[in-house]
Amino acid sequence: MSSPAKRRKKNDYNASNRPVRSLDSFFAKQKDAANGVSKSNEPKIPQKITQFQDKGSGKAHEAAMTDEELARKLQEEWNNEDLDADANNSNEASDTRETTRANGISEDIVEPSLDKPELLKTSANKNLNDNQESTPLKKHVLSLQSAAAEEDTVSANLPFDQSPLEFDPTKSISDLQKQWVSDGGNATYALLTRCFVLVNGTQSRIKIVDTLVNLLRTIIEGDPESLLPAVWLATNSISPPYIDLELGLGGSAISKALKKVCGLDNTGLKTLYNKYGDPGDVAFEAKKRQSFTLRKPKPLTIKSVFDSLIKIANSKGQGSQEVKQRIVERLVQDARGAEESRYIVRTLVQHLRIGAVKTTMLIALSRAFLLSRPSNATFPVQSRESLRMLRKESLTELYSKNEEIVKACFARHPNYNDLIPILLEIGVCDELLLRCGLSLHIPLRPMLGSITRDLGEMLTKLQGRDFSCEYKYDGQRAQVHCDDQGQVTIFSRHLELMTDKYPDLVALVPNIRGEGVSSFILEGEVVAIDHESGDLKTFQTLANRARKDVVIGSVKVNVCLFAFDLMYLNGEELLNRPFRERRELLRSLFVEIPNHFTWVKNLDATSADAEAVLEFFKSATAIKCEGIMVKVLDDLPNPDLQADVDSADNEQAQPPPTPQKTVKGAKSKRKTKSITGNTNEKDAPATSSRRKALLATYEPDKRLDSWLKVKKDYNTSADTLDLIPVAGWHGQGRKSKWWSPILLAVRNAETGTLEAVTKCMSGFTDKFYAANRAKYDPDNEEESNTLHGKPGYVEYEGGNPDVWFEPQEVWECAFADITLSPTYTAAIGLVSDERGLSLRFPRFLRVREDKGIEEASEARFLAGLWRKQEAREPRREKKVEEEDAEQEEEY
DNA sequence: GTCTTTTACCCAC
DNA sequence: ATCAGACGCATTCGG
DNA sequence: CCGAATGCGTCTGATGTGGGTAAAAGAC
Repeated sequence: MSSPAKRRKKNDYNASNRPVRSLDSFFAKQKDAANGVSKSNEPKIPQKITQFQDKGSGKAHEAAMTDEELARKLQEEWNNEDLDADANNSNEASDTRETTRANGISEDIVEPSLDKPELLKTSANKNLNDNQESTPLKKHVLSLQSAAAEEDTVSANLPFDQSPLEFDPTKSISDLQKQWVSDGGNATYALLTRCFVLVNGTQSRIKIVDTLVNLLRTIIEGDPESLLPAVWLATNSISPPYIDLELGLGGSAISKALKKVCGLDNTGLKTLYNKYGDPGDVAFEAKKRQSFTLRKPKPLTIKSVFDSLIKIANSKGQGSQEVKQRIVERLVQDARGAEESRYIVRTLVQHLRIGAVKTTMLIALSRAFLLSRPSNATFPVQSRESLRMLRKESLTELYSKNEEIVKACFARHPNYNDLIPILLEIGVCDELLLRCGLSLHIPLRPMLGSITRDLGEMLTKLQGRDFSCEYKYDGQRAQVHCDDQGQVTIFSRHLELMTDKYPDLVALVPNIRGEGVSSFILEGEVVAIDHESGDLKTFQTLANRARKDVVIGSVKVNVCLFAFDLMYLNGEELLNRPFRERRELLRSLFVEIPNHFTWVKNLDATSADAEAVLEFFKSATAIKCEGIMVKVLDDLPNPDLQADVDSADNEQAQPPPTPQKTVKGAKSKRKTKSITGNTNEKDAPATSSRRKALLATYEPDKRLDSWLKVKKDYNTSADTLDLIPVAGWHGQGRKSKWWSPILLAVRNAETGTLEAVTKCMSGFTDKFYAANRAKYDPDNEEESNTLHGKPGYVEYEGGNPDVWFEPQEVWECAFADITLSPTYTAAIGLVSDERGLSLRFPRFLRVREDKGIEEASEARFLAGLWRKQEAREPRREKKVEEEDAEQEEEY
């Protein structure tokens, strides 16, 4: 065994901005089974008896338990029940609980419009009555059987997965409440589930929003206290990222729970997971096949599920895994019906996959509060009818105004804990921005730059405006808050709290305040640096810093903060000031501390300065920056006046001054076409006349063309590698029908082997995936192009791919950097004896039809690229050392 | 029991 | 970080 | 003049690399 395979993932943000975690560990135990190591009598008897209608997937032996075993099992279960009751601080007696809950069940699950609610209800009640007098064990058995019977009936007659009820828009909210909020007054998890099902079943964004609005309205009017947990659950986040509340739960806990609760064995689990690529779907299938269960499910409410998550997040220390496991299993058991199981599991892995996350939720919130308010609130709401009366334009305008308010609040104060209570109190109004806006020590969501292929595209996007170019250092983005007391808080790009990671910066930051500066929020890039020489270090070096319990004395990787923006100063928001002004304040009121704090290197230019910009870009890459950021400096003086002037000139700034595009209804028929004929540039279409004006303001949480990210590897002229696909894995989620990711290798001419260099999942079209899956098809007897097991000539120890390809084609791939790898062996021995090389940000470009595998890139070539990359002198970025013959950028 | 190794999570890009 | 797909909207095109 | 086609912006989801860290599992 050599290098342990590492796994992780990250995604850009979802609602919480918390990237989605990898589920590779879903199969942690799989390997054991495959190797025959499985501790065969470990999982065994699930806590409930299961039967599978499907042959193959289930385990017959479990259904064949003897009565004795069953009794023992049940006793065990019974004991567990007590334990759990204690653990839950529940003082209800179990049987009482079950009684009340049972009523809840039929209420929740039965829809008025469905056929046999009454019948079900009575049958449930009858069973409960039967339970009344019995010995504990017997009573338990009976109750279990009753639950089983009920579940059986339910899944036979009222499956969640078939024709879930619509949120009928003609129904009043109070009708919906009756349907969805149980007698106890708490919104049920079934309500959420139903909403997820509806949302998941549509591709229409409009319908998704409508469904969410109905959900939110129901909760707002029926059970406002559940609104916050509901929003948390629906957006996969139990807290804002900067509050340390992690589930610490991944695929492995889920797969264990599924095995135990649903009686799946490794094979069944693996089969299902390979097929669906989503643990929730596995749970769904497993539950669907289960004809009955012994354990009485305890109906889930939004709050109870949320409380369970909190409990999971809060359990730490030795034995915590087991505690978490128990809660997870309990939740999975308590899920009634297949759909609820699916979404409970997806909730647990914090990956709902319903096509609605942050933005959609914010939109839905803004609309829900237009129509609904909690009973104790007094803000005005409108009726559906009054909205229907509105002209289309006015409605759009009303919607978009409210959306903008809510989005703006969340961008400045991304914390549902604060936003939701205020919304419940005052609804969506201008005051919301005051009550829930930018504050010190609360991060705002960063403004982002849109990626830009090359300088030509850059100039086009800039529409002729004056701009500033800045080095894009390869480090970590940091948002630094400092109050007048000198207390400092540092946030990462994804708003994680980084204060503890950078005690050196915390000590430094109060000292960068110049005359008259007390409190501020600024943004910059933290880069590893040699404090003596000022040489910039690589990103990999920075990543080596410890993260927790860092004390200043023990810091081994020194850093420098390169500031580039200022959003808040002495109690005043600067977001609406143009960039030139913010930058001026940043540069004049703060003091440089060489090699500790400074500003990003910059060059101001106009579209006439293409050459200087190119030089600047080159100088940036020469000191190992990723490229440059380009930012619009000024707002348009008076956008309205410009309107008529420049539609003739594509390069010119554009008219629409109003951020709300909706206002355009009036006369904006404008001179759409005009003289576009004169344009010879392909990328300046006639449509440019309706482009939005570039903003020089700081627009939190937006990715606009007023900030452009130009990186060296975006360009087609960057180095690429011609790699050979050698293996693949079953994809997850929407890619579950294909191989993804795919393992790529370089050729080693000396040894004749293929050395794995990276996995790749980006850059493939769905069409390509489909063709690829058909080409490498292990089930195709005649022409499968796959191998049984790893061929000896492939070097890869990082895991067990689901399929090995017969090497036969060459793919051209792009990447940002070459990294020294702990897992991959490509070019090992050529640059390092212990480590091979791999790629940062690999992506597929195209098939090299013209190349055979014997023409694929060689390990030696890769090593050569690595040396070239390392050869770029890390130079001081100011006070250039004199030896620079190579380039000369700014003065 | 204590120390070391491995795993599975978290986070940066 | 990366990229592709899907939707919605506005404008343009085809008949 | 209206429906279909097209272009653009926005949102969503699937998963790449390296490395740190807490807790579990293994070694003695």
